[in-house]
Amino acid sequence: MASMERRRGTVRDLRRDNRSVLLWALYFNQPLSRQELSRATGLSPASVSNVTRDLIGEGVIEEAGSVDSDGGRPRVLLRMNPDHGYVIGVDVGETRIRVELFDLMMAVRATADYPLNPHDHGVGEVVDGILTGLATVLAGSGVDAADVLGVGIGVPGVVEQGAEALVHGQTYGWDAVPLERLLRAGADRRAGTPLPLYIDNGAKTMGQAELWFGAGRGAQNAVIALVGSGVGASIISGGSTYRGSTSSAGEWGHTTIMVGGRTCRCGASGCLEAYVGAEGILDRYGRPLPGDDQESALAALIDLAGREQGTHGAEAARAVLDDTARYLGAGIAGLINLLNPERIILGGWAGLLLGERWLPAIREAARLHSLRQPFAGTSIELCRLGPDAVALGAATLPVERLLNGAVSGAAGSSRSAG
Amino acid sequence: MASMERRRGTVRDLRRDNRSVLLWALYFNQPLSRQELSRATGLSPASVSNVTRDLIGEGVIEEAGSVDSDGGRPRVLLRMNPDHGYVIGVDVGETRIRVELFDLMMAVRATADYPLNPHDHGVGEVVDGILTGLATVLAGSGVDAADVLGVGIGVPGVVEQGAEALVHGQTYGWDAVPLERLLRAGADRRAGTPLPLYIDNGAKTMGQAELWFGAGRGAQNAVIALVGSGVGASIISGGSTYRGSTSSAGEWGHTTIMVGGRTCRCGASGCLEAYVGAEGILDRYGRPLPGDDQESALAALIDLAGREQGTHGAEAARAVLDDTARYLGAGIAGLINLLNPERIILGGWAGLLLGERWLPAIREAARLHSLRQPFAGTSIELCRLGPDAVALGAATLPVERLLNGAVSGAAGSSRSAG
DNA sequence: CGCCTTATTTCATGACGTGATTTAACTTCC
DNA sequence: GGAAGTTAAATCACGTCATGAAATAAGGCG
Repeated sequence: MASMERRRGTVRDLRRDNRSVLLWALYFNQPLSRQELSRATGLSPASVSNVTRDLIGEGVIEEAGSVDSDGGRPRVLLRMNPDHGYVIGVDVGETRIRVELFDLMMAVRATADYPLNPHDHGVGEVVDGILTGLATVLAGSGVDAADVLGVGIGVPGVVEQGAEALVHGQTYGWDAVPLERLLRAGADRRAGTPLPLYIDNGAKTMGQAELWFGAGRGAQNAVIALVGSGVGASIISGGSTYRGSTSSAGEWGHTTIMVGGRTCRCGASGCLEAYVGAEGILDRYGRPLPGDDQESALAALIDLAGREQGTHGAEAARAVLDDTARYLGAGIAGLINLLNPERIILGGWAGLLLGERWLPAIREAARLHSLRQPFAGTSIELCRLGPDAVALGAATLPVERLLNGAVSGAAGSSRSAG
Repeated sequence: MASMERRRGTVRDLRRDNRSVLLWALYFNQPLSRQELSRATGLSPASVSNVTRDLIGEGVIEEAGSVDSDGGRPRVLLRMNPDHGYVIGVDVGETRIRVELFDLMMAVRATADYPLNPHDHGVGEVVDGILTGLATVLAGSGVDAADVLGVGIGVPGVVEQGAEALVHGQTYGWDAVPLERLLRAGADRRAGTPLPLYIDNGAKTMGQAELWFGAGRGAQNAVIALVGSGVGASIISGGSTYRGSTSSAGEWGHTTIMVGGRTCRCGASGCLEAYVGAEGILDRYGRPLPGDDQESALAALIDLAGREQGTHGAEAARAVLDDTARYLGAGIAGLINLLNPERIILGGWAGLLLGERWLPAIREAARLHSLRQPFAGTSIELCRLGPDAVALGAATLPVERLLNGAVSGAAGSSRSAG
C-alpha cells in the first residue's frame, strides 16, 4: 500500500508535480507568502496563485494572517492546515510498541505504549498491540478514523515491499511475516484496521525523522547510522530514503570489518555489529557490569571509562571503548568512501551514549580510514531527536504521500470549484 | 559542463521529458514502430506521432523501412540516426591513453592510442595525449568537429564536478588537477579544444558501459565492482550512475575489511584493495612469479594454482587465491547488505581473471557474509565488455545528454518546421 | 485624499497530451 | 482485379496547464 508510481507525461501530471513541489516548500518553510513560494519553487506567481487557490479550497493549506508591509500591499502568509488530516506512527521496538497520533505538522495529539517481552517477539502480540494502540490514540485524541491519512509502522528487521509488506527479522525469528495482512485481518476479538498502512524498517523511519526534523534537515545525500543492540543505517540519496531493489538497503551492521573475526548473531563472522553493537561492546569488555539491561550496562561501562586511573576496570573499559570508536570510525569511513554523503549522522541509543565523549575519536578514525577528498566534504554529527523518532518518522510516511500529491486522503475535506 | 539541471514545471518541460523517455526507449530497443513506442513509453499514439515528427525533422531519428503486415498497414520502423552526431570517448589509463570516436549507436569510427609512462603520470603528457588523440580521430574518421556532440573522458581517481572538473588521484599524485581548464587552454603548440567535455571517473564510465551494453542492461540497482591494480565500483541507482554529493561515490577499494590489517597505498590499513587488488594478491603470495607486469604475474599465479598437487608453490597459490575470493566475497556482501542491488557485476582485469575460476567461491563467501533476504535477490556475474569499455562508457556521457533532451547539440542538423 | 509601492489575481495566449475520427497502406477473398 | 477487411499512423477538437502582461487589491506616505 505504500508505493504506487504515478504516470508522468500528461499536462495533468504536471499540475500534480507542481502542487507537490509547492507543498514541500511550504511544509518545511512555513509560513510563506505566495510571492516567497514563487521564488522557492520557481513557479510563476500566477501559477502559485492558481495552485494555492485549489489547495485552500481543499483545506490542505490555509491563510495565516498578513504580515509586513514596507509601503505596499502586505504579504498574506500561507501555512499547512494542521487539521486537514492526522497521521499515526507506530514504533515496534524490541521491548515495547509505541503508537502516536500526530496532526499534519507532527504535533503529538495522543500516545499509547505496550510493553513487549524482549525474548519472545510473538507476532500475535505485536499485531494485537498495534491494533489496540490505534484504537487508543483515536479515542484519546477524539480524532475520527476517517480523518486519518495513514498509519506508518517502523519495525525492526527487513521489510519487503510488494503487493503486501512482508517483515523479515533474521536476528529474532520473524520470517516473512505478512504484517500488513495480519493487521487487516485483526487479532482475537479485535477487528482489523482499514486505514492505509505504510510499513517500513525502523531504522529507515528514524532516519526519515532526522532528515525531516533533526540533524539531517536539508541534506541531499546523507547516512543516518544507528547503533543500538543492533546496527543499521538509513541511506538518504537525492533527499529521500534509498531502498534498493527489494527495499532492504541500509543493512549496515553486517558489513564485514574483520574477516574471520567475532561471530555475529546473524551467523557470519567479523560483522561491524559484533564489534560496535551494544552487545558486542559489552561482550568485548567481558566483565560483569551493574544494570539489568544493556542500556544501563553500557552506561556503566562508559561511566567506568571516565573514572580516574587506577579504578578497577577503568583502563580496560577505556580500551574497549577506544577500540569501539576505531571500529565504528572505520565503518563510517566505508560509508563515506562508498556513498560520498555530505553528512553522517550517528544515532541509536548506544551511538548517542558513545558519541557524547567519543565523537572526536570516531571522527579521527573515520578520517584515517577514508580518502581525503570525500572525507573533507562530510560532516559527522549526532542525531538530534529523542527516542520517539521511530514513530515520528513512521508517521511522516503518509505525510510524504500527501505532499507528493495524493488526492486528498480519507479526510472529508470540503471542496469548492471556482 | 556536464551537469545542468533543467526546470521541470512548464508545459514545455513536459514535452522535453516525453521526448526523452521516447528517445531512451528507442535507443535501447530500436528499431521500433510508433505503435510499439507508444506501448513502451505509455504515451498516446497521438503524442508519439507528434514527437517523432519533430525528431525526424531534427534528424535525431529516422525511418527504417516498413516491416510486417498481417493484413493491415505495415508498421514503419524508427531508429536513431547514427550520423546525427558523433561522440568521442577517452580512456586515461595507468599505462596508456586511448581515444575513440563513435557514431550515435556507438559504432567505432576511429581510434588512437598513446602510451604513458606508468611511473610518471605527468599532467602535461596526458593533456597533450588527449588533444593529439582528438585531432587524430577526427582526421581519421573524416568527421567534422562541429558534428561532435561531446567528449567523455574517463580518468583514474576522483573527479570533483563543479564549475570546472577537478581530478584527484590520491594514489598517484594528482591533486586537484583542473583537467578541463587544461584541455581548454591547450598544451605546448597544440590548441585547446572547444568541444563539450564530460570528465568522470574511469570506473564510473566503465560501469556505465556495462550498464548500457554489457552485463548490467536493464538493471535499476546494481554495482559494478572493478578489480585491477586498484579496486573501485560504480553504483547504479534508479538506472543511472550514483555520484554522491561531490561525485566521488563508489570508492569501494578503501573499505576497511580488516581493522589493523595490511597497509594500503592510500595510507590506511586493512583496505579491501590491500587484499584483493592485484598488487595485494601478489604481495600476499610473496614469492617471485614470471612476467614483467602485474597482469602476467597474476595470470601466472592463477595458472600455478591450477597445477596438480605437489607442484612447487601450487598449494600456496591456491591458498592465496582462496583467501582472495573470501575477502572479495566479504566485500561484495557488504555491498549487497548496504545497497540491496539486484545485480553485482564483477569486472576489471584482475576481477575477470579471478572470476573465471573463483566466481563460485566468491559467491559462496558473499552468501556467508550477507543477510539471507538481500542476498537471495542479488545475482553475481562477470562483466561482459572488453578493455575498451572505459572509453565506450565515457562516450556515452554526451549521448546520455542527448537522450535527456539537450536541444540537438553542436551538430549542424537540418531543422524543418511544419 | 491622492499617489506610491508591493502582493495577488485575472486575462489572453501559446503549448501540450489525448480520445475520437480520418486517412493511409497493405492483405485477402471473391 | 476490385471490394472488404485490417492495422498503423496522422489529424482534429477539446480540455488542461503555465505564463507574461495587465488589472486589481491593500496598505503606506505625504
